Amino acid sequence: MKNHLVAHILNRVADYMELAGDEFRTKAYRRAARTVEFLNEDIEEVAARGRLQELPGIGRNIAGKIEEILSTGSLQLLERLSEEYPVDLDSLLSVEGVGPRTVKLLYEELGIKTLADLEEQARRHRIRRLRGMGEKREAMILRNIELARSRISRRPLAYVVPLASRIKAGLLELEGVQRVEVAGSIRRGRETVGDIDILVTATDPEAVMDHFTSMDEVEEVVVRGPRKSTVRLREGLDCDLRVFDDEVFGSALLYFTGSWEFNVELRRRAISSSMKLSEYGLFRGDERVAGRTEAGVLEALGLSYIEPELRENRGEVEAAARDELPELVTPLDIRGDLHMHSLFSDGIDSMEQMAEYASVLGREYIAITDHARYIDDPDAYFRAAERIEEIDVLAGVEVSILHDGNLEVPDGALKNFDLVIASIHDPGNLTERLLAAMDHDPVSIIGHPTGRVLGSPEPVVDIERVIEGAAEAGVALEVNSNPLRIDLRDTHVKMAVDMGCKIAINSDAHSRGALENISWGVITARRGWAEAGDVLNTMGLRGFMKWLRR
DNA sequence: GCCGTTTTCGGCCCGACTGTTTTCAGTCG
Repeated sequence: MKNHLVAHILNRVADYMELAGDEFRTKAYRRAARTVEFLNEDIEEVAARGRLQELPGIGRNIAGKIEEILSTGSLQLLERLSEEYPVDLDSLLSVEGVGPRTVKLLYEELGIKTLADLEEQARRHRIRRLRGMGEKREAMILRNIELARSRISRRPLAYVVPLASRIKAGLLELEGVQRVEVAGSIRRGRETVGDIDILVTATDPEAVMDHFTSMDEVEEVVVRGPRKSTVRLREGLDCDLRVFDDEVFGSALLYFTGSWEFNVELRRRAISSSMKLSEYGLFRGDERVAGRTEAGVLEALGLSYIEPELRENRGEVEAAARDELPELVTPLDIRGDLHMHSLFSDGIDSMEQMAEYASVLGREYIAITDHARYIDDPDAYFRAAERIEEIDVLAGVEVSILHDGNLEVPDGALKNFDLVIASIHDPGNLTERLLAAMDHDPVSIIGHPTGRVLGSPEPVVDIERVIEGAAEAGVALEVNSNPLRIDLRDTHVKMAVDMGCKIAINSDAHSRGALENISWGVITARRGWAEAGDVLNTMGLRGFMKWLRR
């Protein structure tokens, strides 16, 4: 599967086009790159069928480029461009305030190719002499080089949400503040977050800005205007705040929730019906036809309401136009939690404590699934599960998949457990091992299927084959809700849903508190277009037991 | 470079803020 390579090369071409100032070719290549990146099939197969030009944003020219990449592994155009501008684009562009036009200027005037070159020339005060530059920009570049070097780019959603909520709560306490909403990728539920976007309506914007720029959490004020400010937080990420009037809050929220590509698509739609969409509303001529609510704006564009988690321009706008959006699974649909650990293995709470808190969270039943190798006295394990009264408890097990595709415990012994989750806990040959595990009769769920951990290199798995195999074997794939796993991820959930493969949204909790993590899995499933019917643990216990025994 | 029931040519999302300008380009979201 070369989709990633193709997308990477097309994106790189776009970088150079942007540097050269060719705004529209830049857009064309970016769009094509995106199409390939999010394509739910192998680009090589599409090419083999001669169907490249049917993909959105790919015409005769780029189709040819893609074929060249597929057959040679590289692209002559890109080699030419990178010889023309032999600069370390990634590093230079990562400096806040330095864009492609500045990179071009820096290279042509001062021969700057790397971050180190940039730093040296800035220290020698050569930057300030360039056209359009000055002392302030030079100083800013110097400051932001440091930042670019130390910058952790994106953080797990679960780490950022509490911080955003704290800021929101502080704003809500201010007098004259009417509404506060966290927008951006947090509201869309993306697995990682780059910055925090907050929208406010208030009678006194100035007072809001005063508070915002002087909060305890603020390290530095980056930008401060009357209606828009940006601060750098002590935690190392930026937070944007915008103030709007109440009557345009819907269009503003829509706009600042994004994604960028989603917004472009909406504006395109507005234009095609002779309207104009901005954060200040949907206009026909000078008349504002909508803006107070998101639903109102979408309706005026001929679209049904699109949940924030879906707003990625991956087909949801077209589906909304046809009124064919899925009815997404919600946290309230979750009735059981099928993957958690207790003191019997590496959990830190007892079965009773886990059960008790699960019950507090409203679960109707749970499966305790301690690691097989820890359970040396199965009878004691079963008895402990049976003793619990306040909630139905299944005595399950999580069993590791070995390198030869066998399980660490013989099938015969697994048959005694109510539920068997098979998972991989060490690298190597993942696809074949997963497919082999599904053939073992007692296995009902594959746990954290790709084994990825956010921030570490992505393991190599042929996810399409895995999902296909699971659908065929009648085995469910887990959406592991551990905020550092989120595995399956959103696009994989979509693939599973499309292929009729059941998913199970589980906490994989190793402590009581971690049972709450299931909400991150629900968000991920929603981003994957999952309805309640696609999710195993939205069934009641009797329905679930029936599914197990089928 | 792509795309089309308003176009096969002429469009391509739009606004806030900053710094360096003396009317605007660049960057960001």
